[in-house]
Amino acid sequence: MTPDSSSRNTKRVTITDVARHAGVSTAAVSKVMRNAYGTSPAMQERVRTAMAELGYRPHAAARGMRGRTYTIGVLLDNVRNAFFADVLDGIHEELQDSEYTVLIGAAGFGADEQARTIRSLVDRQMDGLVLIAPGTPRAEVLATAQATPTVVIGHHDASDVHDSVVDADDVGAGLVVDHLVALGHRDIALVAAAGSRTGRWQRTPEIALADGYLRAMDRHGLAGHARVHHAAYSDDGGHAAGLALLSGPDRPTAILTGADVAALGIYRAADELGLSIPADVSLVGYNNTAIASLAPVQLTSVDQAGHTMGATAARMLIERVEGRRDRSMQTTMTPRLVVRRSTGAPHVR
Amino acid sequence: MTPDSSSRNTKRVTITDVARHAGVSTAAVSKVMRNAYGTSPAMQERVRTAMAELGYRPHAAARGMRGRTYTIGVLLDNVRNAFFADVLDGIHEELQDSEYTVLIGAAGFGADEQARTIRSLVDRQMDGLVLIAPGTPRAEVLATAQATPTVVIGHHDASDVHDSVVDADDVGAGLVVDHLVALGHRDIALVAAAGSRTGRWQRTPEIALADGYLRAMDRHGLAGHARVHHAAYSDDGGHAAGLALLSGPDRPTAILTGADVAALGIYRAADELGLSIPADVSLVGYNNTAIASLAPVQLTSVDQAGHTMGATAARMLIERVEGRRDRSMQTTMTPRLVVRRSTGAPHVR
DNA sequence: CGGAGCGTGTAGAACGTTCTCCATCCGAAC
DNA sequence: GTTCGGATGGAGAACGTTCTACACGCTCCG
Repeated sequence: MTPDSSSRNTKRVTITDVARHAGVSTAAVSKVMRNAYGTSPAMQERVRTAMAELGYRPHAAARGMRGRTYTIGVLLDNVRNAFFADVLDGIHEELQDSEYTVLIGAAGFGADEQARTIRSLVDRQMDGLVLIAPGTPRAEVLATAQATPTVVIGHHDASDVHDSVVDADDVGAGLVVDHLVALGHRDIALVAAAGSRTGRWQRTPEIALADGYLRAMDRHGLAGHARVHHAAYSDDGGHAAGLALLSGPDRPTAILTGADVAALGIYRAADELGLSIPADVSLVGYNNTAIASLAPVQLTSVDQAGHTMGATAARMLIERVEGRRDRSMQTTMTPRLVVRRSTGAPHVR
Repeated sequence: MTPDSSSRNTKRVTITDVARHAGVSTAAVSKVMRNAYGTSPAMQERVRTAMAELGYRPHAAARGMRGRTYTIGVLLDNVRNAFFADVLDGIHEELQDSEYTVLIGAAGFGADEQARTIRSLVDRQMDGLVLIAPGTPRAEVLATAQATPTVVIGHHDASDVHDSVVDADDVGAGLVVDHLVALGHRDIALVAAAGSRTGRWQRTPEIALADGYLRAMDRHGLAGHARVHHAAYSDDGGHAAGLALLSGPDRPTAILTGADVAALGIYRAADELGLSIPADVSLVGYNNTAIASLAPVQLTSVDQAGHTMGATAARMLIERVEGRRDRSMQTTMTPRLVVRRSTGAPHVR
């Protein structure tokens, strides 16, 4: 009797209502919406005003049953990595004036969790997917891409079934090593993600990075000084790596990391050990996120143009979704070194 | 003729396939899935194995046409605010083992954009919505909540149509003022968001914060020293506010802000003006995000328990979605002050 | 022995779109 | 004045679920 929660029954305006109001068939309304062939300007006009007058909004689920949902799904592992925010901004900007909506699935670092999230996105009939450095096995991503247009950001492994947008991580690592060597460093360590070999990805960002690092060290005749330490790209991951590297007897004079977040964890570790940056240790991040430029931080980092990567990925994806391109493509961005106050000449011991 | 993109036709396993495989009707399968009344254990068993054998996954769009989509939509203005990440973590954790999926709509700061995003979420048949400090007019939120279960985080305005989770921002402001006064400060400024009065929200977080600040200043007999400066909760917003406040002749000895992000902007401004923190100016953030505790930052901040807020919101929302509660409720969390190195006794000039 | 009542399962109509035909109209060409 | 063909609009069948209504068989009770 009371007007309780059963009052959640505000009937939606449907295509049928619009059709009736405009005095045409539902098929006609549908055609106008999708601006398909076979509609006169006069009818379009009538239908459009009817839609406006009734405040019609298409029902995405119903659309999903037959056609598109006009929704793009983005998978990322964690929201805290500011680099992803840059990528997202790029995606949003590109899709701003289109009729597509972006929905984000934040999955965490676990491969299972990520796989579940990808499946969720597919089940919800996303028209296209952007996967940012997915941790799921490659086979699974390929299977998904088979059914839904997909752009993979980060992994260098190309495929004829999905598009890719990557940063030339190996080049980036080279830039950093060159910079540090020029400052006089020889003992340069790399802290990078472990990179799940199990997933059968041959060239994840961290593998490319390590590769570039090792090649650069070699080029400078410092192959003997090279060492790679694995850590998760998070504050805690960096902290643990920092403690391990900096508390040993042969501590490096410079550390290069694969992510700014991790660099900040190392910063914290250094602080706890009474070491100051860059006096005792030089530190270089990757991604050039907003935190890197923050006043108290001033982290030397490698800029990856996350914004552009996101925008590019979105553009590529829409081309595929709308069937304007039928073969896969890869885009590689060139990184740039941004020198700030966290690097300097090594202390003479 | 070539196996091109038309090979995107991997037929989905549908409920009909499962039904046939198990030798029952589709209605039966549907019942088992929703574990509705009227299914024998024997049949459940058969259906479940059939689903497993065929690798069946329900089609969310189809579900959305009649029943639920098992999807929760979260609206936030920007991904960069680490406080939101905490909230998201809480939501995720709470929903971890349920069959609900969380999808995030990142809308930006504009009211229009946010309204559009909310509509997108509704059109995609989300079962429930979590709106984090929405900038859309209150009326619009109420209308949405009328049709879809909704939890609003942040705004103190209660409503009988949606649930709320808030932080006692006024209390938090009081804690900070008390702390600063105890250190010897008298000239304490507040930097907070403008708070769109147009939206008809009576008590946004920033209004509550300003309120608590003014009352606390008054309590200490410092009403004459109180001043509120408006700024967007972003790095740039804080930077601008910082420059304005700190370059004037009567610069405050302490600044309290409504968000850590903004505090970091002020930090940058101070740095540019050659002022050091806390020697020249004490600085206090709000949210106690991960950045606040970062080694080079060490920002005194107010902890808002974002994680708990998120988890609580999710729990409340699911109760509503599943119809286990039919009246609205509000939850208020008590903030806690976390003192770090960005506050100290004022310099005697 | 004739229901009533319960437990179990099914038929089939929604739900709001898209999209493939098909019907009609109109003008031009023969 | 017939035929052809293009342009325009509509009928109606999908799409994969949910859920109401009902059918069937059993047991229990009077």
